[in-house]
Amino acid sequence: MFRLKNTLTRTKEEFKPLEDNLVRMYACGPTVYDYGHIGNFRTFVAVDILRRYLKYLGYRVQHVMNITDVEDKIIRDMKAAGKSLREFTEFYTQEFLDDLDRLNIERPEVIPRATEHISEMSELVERLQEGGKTYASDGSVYFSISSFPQYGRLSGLKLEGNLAGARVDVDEYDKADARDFVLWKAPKDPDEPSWETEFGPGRPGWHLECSAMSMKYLGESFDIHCGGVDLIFPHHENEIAQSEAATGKTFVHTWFHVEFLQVEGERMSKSKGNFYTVRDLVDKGFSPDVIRYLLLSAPYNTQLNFTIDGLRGAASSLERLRNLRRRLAELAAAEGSDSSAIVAVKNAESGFAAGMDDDLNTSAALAAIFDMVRELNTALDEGKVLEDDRKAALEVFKKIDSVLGVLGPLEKPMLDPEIESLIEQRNMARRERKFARADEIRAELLARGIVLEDTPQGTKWRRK
RNA sequence: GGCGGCGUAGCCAAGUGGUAAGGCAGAGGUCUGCAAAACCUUUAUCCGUCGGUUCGAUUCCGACCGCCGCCUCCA
Repeated sequence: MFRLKNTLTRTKEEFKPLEDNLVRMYACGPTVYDYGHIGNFRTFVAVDILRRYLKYLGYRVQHVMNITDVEDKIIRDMKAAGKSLREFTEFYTQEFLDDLDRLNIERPEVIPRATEHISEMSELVERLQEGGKTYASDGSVYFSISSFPQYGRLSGLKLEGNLAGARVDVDEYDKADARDFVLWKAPKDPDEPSWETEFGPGRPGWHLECSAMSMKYLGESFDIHCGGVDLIFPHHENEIAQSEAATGKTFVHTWFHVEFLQVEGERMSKSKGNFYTVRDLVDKGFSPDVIRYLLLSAPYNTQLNFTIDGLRGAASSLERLRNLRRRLAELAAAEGSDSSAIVAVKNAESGFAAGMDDDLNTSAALAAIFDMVRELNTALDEGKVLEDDRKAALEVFKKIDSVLGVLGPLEKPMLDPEIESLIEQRNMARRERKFARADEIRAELLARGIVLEDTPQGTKWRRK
């Protein structure tokens, strides 16, 4: 039984899709005005784990993630860059999608852009207008919180007294109530990107696009809405208000929020110099697999401390998993099965699922896998892994990696005549007990990133 | 000020009302010509501090200390 924490109820609930076997989920995507950073990708990796585990469980998944390609910071930076909106956002959109690919994050089924859904958004505003949930001021359209009594349920914030206080209205727009939020923004400058609508020229407020696009692609009620914890308020609170005020239906069943990460024990920020993009880390020599492993190694709902040491550790952990997988793949096993091996494999599979079933507890799931790693390595040392065990173990690796997505394809035994020849020379030297020469060859290969292992089955090599 | 979360070995971290998973790093060992890989042993008499409830608490309650987040754009 898959249990998932729902921010709305603050409890782990048994997950059941609204519609038989289909899970409809939405994830708040990036605002494309800069490269994504490692904190962003923690969220997207977590959402990816969720979607992959749903598929592991046999559900069909319809997953939508928006691209916010019109917004205040975008306008600010595109002007500074002297580029058109489209030109500016297309660049960072592409970079974002590339990072997704590098981190082996599956592409959502639909990746809609805000600027391509202006009509859906204006229709939603009209619907709210007809219901008397809005008011206009200075050419902008606002949502009236007083028309939605349930406001604040998701975040648990009591806004009545609070927001009326000091920190109100950073916005230059006039609002009737400090808690109200803008649906449609009138242009401040004539050269701002703007679209014509029934209620005048302007651009969408931030919250509007997610409501309009999620409902377009997933329906007025859907299963899971994902995002970072910082989006709980006000973004998701406002999405609920405008969506439910328009439809009268429950907008989302389960709200899934991913915790922030820290970097080297501190909040990540550009001023602290601990602000990493994926490309930064790749430049430091860490592969995207390793980054992904570290990001998913702690449960999504805890504040993970992301460190460079942690990346090194993640690299070692990952190598250990791959070593076992390769060892199994290369094994020429006798027919049959050995009980200790097969029990280890079965326990890993059930332990993995048990961990994941418990609100995607990846730490517990990984622990189950590492138990198997130890047991199978021992069994291999003792020659107790037979053909059926070998196949079952490789199958389990494949299954868990369909969720974790860190192991990559099984590397084929590589053939390289030059390396083979050097290994043969080294083995000849070893037979003649000319170890100095043998070690020289080994060091030479290591310098080229080739690691040698002398095993009872002969000398094996792999790339480091 | 309001609300929420966290504090477990050198590091990352799971977890439970009955006495501490897993990973990384370190040390010792087995194997090896030496390595590598792998395995074994070892590293928290104790889970921020102080009280309380309980036969028993790291796990529940309270206070305190420290850290983080939200309350404003933010993954």
